[in-house]
Amino acid sequence: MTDGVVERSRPRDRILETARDMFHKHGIKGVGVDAITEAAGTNKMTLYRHFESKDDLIVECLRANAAKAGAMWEAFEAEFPGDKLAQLHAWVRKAAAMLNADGRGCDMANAAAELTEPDHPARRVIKELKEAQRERLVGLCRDAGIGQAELLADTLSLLFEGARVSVQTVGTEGPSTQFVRMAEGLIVSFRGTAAG
Amino acid sequence: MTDGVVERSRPRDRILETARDMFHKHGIKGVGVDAITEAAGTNKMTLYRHFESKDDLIVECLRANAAKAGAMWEAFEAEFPGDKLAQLHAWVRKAAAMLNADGRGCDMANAAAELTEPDHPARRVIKELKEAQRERLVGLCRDAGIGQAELLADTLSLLFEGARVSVQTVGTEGPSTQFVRMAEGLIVSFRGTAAG
DNA sequence: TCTGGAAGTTACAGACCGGTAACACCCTAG
DNA sequence: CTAGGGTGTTACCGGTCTGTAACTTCCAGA
Repeated sequence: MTDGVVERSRPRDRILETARDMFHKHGIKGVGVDAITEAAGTNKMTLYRHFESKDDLIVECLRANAAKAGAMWEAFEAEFPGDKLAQLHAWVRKAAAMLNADGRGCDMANAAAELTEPDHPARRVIKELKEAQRERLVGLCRDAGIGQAELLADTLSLLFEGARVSVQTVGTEGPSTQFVRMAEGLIVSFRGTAAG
Repeated sequence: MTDGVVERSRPRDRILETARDMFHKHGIKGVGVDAITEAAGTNKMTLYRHFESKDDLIVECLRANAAKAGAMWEAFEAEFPGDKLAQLHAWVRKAAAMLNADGRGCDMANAAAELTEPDHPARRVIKELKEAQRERLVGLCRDAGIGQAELLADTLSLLFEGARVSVQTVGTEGPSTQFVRMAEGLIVSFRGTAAG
C-alpha cells in the first residue's frame, strides 16, 4: 500500500483540507487550531507533528489553493487544446461562476487583509502565487494573438478581483453581475485594436 | 465653551480616530481594545462608557470612514462646480493617489473579509455605504452625459476595488499601475458610444 | 467653595489563544 | 511475538481577549 498517492483520510490531509475550508469560511484569525483539529476528527498534537506552527499551516493552505488553481488552467488547456482564445473565454465563464459560488472573496486577498505584518511568511507566497496567476493570464492573452496582452490581462485581473470583493461587501446583486459583459466587451475591444 | 464643535482631544474622538488608524493598519481582529485605549492616551473603562462594545466601535469607525469619503465627493463638486466630467476625472486621479498611499486596501472590504458572521452589525453598514458610493459614481457618470452610466460606473468601481486588493497582495508595482490608463480609456470609450 | 459628572486607575472575571509535555494506545512491519 | 512509529488523550503553560466592578481623581459650572 506504499504506492498509493491518495491514501485518503490520513490526518495530515484531513487537517489541511479542513483548515482550508474553515479559513475560507471564517477567516484566518477567526479560526483556532483547536477548532480545526476537532473538525478534522483529530487533535492538536497531531497537527503540531505535521506543521511547525499555525503560520506554517496557513502557508500550506495557500499553496494548496494555488495548486487547485493551477489545475484549473490545465483543465482549460485540456478542454480547448491549443485554442487560447477559447481558453480565455473559458476563464471568463469560470470566473463568473466563482463569483456566484459563495459570498467569500479570494482566499489570498483575504489572507493579505488579515495578516498585516510585513514579514509574515504568508505574504511572500501570496505575492508569488498572484504573480504566477498573472503570468498565466498574460500568456493566454498573448498566445491568443491579442496585441496589448499585458494590459488586457491586467484589466481582466483587476475586474475579477474587484468583483470578488464586491460580492463580499454588497452581495451577488451588485456591480459584479456585469462582470461577464465587461470582460467579453474588453476582449472584443482588444482584439479589434490588435487587428487595426 | 459649549459652542465649540471641534473641542478636540475629547477622549471619545481620540478613541475613534485611533481605532480607525489601528484597524486600518493592523486589521480589526489584529487590534485589541487595550491597545487602542493605550494608544489614544486613555483607558478601557472610558472606551466602554462611550461605546457599547468593540463591535459598536467598529461600526462607528466604518461610519466615520464613510463620512470622510463623502467629504471627498463634495470636494470634487467644490473644485469643479457643475462640471461632472471634470469631477469624474478628479475621481480617477484621487483613486490612483489612494493606490499609492499605503499598501492597505479598502477598510470596508477588509472589514468584510474579517467579519464573517452573516449577521454582524458591521455587514449591513458596509453594504449601505458601498451602495451609497456606487450611487454617487453612477450619478456622476449619468450627469456627465454618458449613455451607459451604470455600466461605466460599475466597471470603474470594480477596477478600483480590484486595484486596491492587488496593491495589498502584489504591491504597488503590479497590475494596479495601469489603473489610470484603464479608467481613462474606459471613459473615452463610453463617451464615444454615447455620441454614436 | 461646593457639587456632580466625566475621566482615570486597579483589579478581576471568564474565555480563548498558540503551543508543549507526558503518557497510553493501536497497528503494522519485521 | 515484538518493536516502533504514528496517533490519541489529558493536562497544562503563559499570554491575550472582551467586558465589568469598585474606587479615586479631576475639573468645570453654579
